[in-house]
Amino acid sequence: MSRLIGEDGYADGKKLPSEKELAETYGVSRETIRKALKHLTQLGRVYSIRGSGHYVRHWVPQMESTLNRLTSITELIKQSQLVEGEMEVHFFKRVPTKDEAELLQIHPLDPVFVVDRIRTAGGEPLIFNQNVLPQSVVGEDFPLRYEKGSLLNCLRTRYRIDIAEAMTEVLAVRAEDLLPYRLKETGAPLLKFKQVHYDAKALPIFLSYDIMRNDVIRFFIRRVM
Amino acid sequence: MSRLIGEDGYADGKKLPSEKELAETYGVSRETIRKALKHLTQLGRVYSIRGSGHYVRHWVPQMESTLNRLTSITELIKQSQLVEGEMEVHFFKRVPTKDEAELLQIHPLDPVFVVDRIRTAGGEPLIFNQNVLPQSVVGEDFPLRYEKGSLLNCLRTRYRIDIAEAMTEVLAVRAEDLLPYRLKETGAPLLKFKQVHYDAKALPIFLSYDIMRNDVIRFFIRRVM
DNA sequence: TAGTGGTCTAGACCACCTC
DNA sequence: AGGTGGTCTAGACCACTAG
Repeated sequence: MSRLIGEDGYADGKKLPSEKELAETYGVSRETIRKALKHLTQLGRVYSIRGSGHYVRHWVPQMESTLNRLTSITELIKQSQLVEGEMEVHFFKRVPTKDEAELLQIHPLDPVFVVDRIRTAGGEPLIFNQNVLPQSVVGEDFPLRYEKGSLLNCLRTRYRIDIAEAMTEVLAVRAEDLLPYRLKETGAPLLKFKQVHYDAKALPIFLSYDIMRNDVIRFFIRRVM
Repeated sequence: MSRLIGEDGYADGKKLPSEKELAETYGVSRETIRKALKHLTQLGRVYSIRGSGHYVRHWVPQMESTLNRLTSITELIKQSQLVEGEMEVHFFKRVPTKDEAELLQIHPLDPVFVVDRIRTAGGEPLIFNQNVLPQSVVGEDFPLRYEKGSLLNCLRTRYRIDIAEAMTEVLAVRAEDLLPYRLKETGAPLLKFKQVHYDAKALPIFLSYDIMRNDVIRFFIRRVM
């Protein structure tokens, strides 16, 4: 297994045993250990110095939402031990905008389903979320097959579509962005995400807009050279 | 070399030769090819399907600023073929805030240097940038050693400090954020970044706040499962 | 100089896709 | 059934760090 290591005892900022030692300890080859260490490095939990060794990072903001990995809103809220909910769900069908048709790689006249909703945590409005799904992907009966909660779950269980990655644009909220009153009345600072979600074959599946309260959720990105 | 492949002929959405074939073509081992392919996958240029093959992604927004990698503002502006400049540079020394001392892992009474500046592209104000550097890192003579333009360059050439990564927080601009008039008068939508920069040993080197015009620069993140 | 991480190799086995 | 990617191995050489 390439995922043996979970930093059992080494929870401080200290030096790890050498790759050779680790390989012997876990009874695997050095290359396998190297893959595991590389994985931890990419997660930001470990760093290495050539000729010297591997070290556990002193501190990493693991909390909050790390944008490097794709996580659903549902998961995000559950992590913070709050009860997830939604209000004011709207449903309709329209033709995509030119921009949307391009991003979703569909014909400008192919209709799309739009789901508007306000997602809540502990009863508080948290995110205004809008999903745009091509009818060519989810079929005409999408309103019947759609279920509350995580859209990613719904796609996986009902359509056998696995979202593998997303291209996310981070945007400042503009005056012309239309906002539901329930979110506006909070007076909270807001951030907007525009995301195209892809499956394992790199085909665009759906588009989402999220306008999120930045007083409740914080967003981090780990950027490497 | 683990970086042989640059998609020579395969510029469309097509299937790549198998790992075995690639290995023979380039005269290297299969594991080496696999490392190169994994790298391309992580860059989002290629995806793989087990039992089937590797494929070139149809389209990737390589343009604009990809937040997955750490790039300096200087580079960003140069990429867009504009002339980089700066105006209203201010310099001062103060004690860090509690939050700053924590992030920089310094004593709350250790002074920090602060450099305020407005960075311009083609003469237009683009970014209000504030850097916070501990005196314990850059020394008392920092004002003398500091040079215009890229701080990352300055640190590398004058201090032999290489920034290896950053932890970036994306923030909505709040009413209480103080903004230079030159940026405010543009009326542009604004985004704020708060970044802690680390060296190869994962030690925090400096902190930066950037308030950027989101009508000119767009920000993307590739998020994987 | 000894020990470390970085890179590469040739070979093996398995699970999966495609035919 | 044959080809593919995913995983792992045992061994090698090099460049760098540290004492």
